[in-house]
Amino acid sequence: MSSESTAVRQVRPGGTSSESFFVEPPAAFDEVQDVLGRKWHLRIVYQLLEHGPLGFNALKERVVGISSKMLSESLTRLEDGGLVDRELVSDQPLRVEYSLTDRGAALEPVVWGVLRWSVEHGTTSEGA
Amino acid sequence: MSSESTAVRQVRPGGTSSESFFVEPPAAFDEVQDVLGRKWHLRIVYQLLEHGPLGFNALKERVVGISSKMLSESLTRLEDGGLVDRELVSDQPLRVEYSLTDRGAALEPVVWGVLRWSVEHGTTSEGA
DNA sequence: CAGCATCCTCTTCGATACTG
DNA sequence: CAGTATCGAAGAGGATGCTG
Repeated sequence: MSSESTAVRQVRPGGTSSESFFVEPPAAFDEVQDVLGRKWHLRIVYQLLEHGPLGFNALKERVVGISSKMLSESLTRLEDGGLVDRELVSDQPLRVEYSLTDRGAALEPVVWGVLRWSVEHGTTSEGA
Repeated sequence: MSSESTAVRQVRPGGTSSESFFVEPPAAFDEVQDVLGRKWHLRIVYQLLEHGPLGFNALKERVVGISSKMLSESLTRLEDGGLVDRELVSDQPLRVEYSLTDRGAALEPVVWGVLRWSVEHGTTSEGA
């Protein structure tokens, strides 16, 4: 516990500004919320982590329940946030591939953490 | 990469149901969204992780910018979600303490992951 | 195949003021 | 100290239909 907490602290270089950072790191939570706070974002990132680059409809099939509108909207937002990269593969027929940027792929530990937490402390199938 | 991914997979016991789990783990993301999706939740959890049990106003001071209403509302929600525990310390004067449950404290790795990600891949002060 | 436009509803959040 | 009540603005997300 405390060892990992230390690890986080060590990330922050310098000395003077580190105090205020640990008292309140507003930017951190603001940024993550914009990424992980949206309903579909984490699921999309998860699929891209698991399967690598995917086309629009391939993604749509894997992210169960999502509509075209929400997928499009989410991808645009993820692109703007620099988490997802969009590449035009071919014009005829139209084919596109979405993949994670470095910034997006760096969310891997967070996604794992979320999955672990859900499995170990989730309410669903907890009694099963 | 693949080693840690494997670690996540190993968490899931049994064999038959594990396949569908990795194709789409909907419950996992649904549950976390209630924590990551709300503006103040993660900040509150963070403060409780860092400082342990805190009273209402102590929490209010540490979570910069939050109003009484939002703090109250967030705490109620976190309580309902089984992440935070509320304990009445004294009646006169009225004093309460909020702390993390096991389920809430188990979010520690996720919070660290988020902070690390923000520090290493955040947009704020990235060029600094 | 890969989207965008429109409409609509429900929720979230902030500001302000008041209570036991 | 530890909250609740009320109001209003903004945004998220779903349904449906259309486009290049």
